[in-house]
Amino acid sequence: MNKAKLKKTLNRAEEHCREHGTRFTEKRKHILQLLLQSEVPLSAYELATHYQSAFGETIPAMSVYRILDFLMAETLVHKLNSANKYTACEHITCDHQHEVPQFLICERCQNVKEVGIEPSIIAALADEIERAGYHLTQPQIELHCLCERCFSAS
Amino acid sequence: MNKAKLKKTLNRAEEHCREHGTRFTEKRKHILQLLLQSEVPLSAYELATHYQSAFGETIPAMSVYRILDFLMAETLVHKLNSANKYTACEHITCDHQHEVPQFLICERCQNVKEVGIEPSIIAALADEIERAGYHLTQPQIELHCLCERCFSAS
DNA sequence: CCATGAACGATACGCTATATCGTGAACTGG
DNA sequence: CCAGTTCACGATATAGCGTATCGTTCATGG
Repeated sequence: MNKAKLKKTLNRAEEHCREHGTRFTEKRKHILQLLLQSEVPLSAYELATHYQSAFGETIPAMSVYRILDFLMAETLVHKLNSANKYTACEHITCDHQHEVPQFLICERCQNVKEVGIEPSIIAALADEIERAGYHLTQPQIELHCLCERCFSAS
Repeated sequence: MNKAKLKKTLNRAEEHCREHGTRFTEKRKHILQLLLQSEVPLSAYELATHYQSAFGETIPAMSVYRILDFLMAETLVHKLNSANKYTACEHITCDHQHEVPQFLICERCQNVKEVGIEPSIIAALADEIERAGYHLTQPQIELHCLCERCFSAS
């Protein structure tokens, strides 16, 4: 992510927090920035290490977890359950309402793409689930794929 | 799972391994049995504990992991990535080819239902993924739901 | 300016998983 | 039937992920 886009996104995140009456502290900003700048999702401990490199001060893993919890509650960050890693929401600067988050995770390079799933497909899926006697609560889908580049290279 | 069904399933699993030229050892059989008898998915360490209770002998966690790897390779067991737990395949005694495994996980009671997803939905999903420039490799989907009972109770 | 609550630091601990080396049992070819 | 190889399993160490708890600091509003 280039510098201009980064700044714009961070500003949007700050605005988002102000609207929600929550604090977008320096540390929270830094963690979000690291995730925005990373090509791949990062674990909490990786973030702590990167934090040290990027900002010259150490941060306890505990704090990282707390900050991630905060950022997730604000839907600025998503957790990839299948990898135990975290990724910045790709729709921070979008105005539209958040759809069902669906993640395409490249098995080789770990690159992640967050896509909006076609509502009709979700509806069909929900229908199948209802017929199985279940009720969808957190419709986050994580799919393991190969990205175009890794697919071509193989 | 009742006793007759359990026995039938274990026999089918043994047959499956014989056909594949792999060994269905006593320990592997025991681990599979524990998963078949459990209402909820179990972690490797939980399996080690249950093993002790059920069969009166201890088993190292390492062995459990190796056995789980084996059972997964034989598609007798699936791993739920979002929970880091393991569950017996519900289609061991089915004759039909395995479809895309899709799991409905009850958030409250942890009960898991393995359903076969409608091929047309999968196709539509795959199509969306292709358009995003990705190529699906392991189309396992885990969805967090409430089962009928927990839904009614809330 | 002080009281309150939120954010953060520090420490400890538990669970999940892999790496590595060694041992013993089971299959296989002669 | 025996020797050699492969496979299953044991034992130990270690890394990574995450939560619990308690104490301290800091921002904010009355």
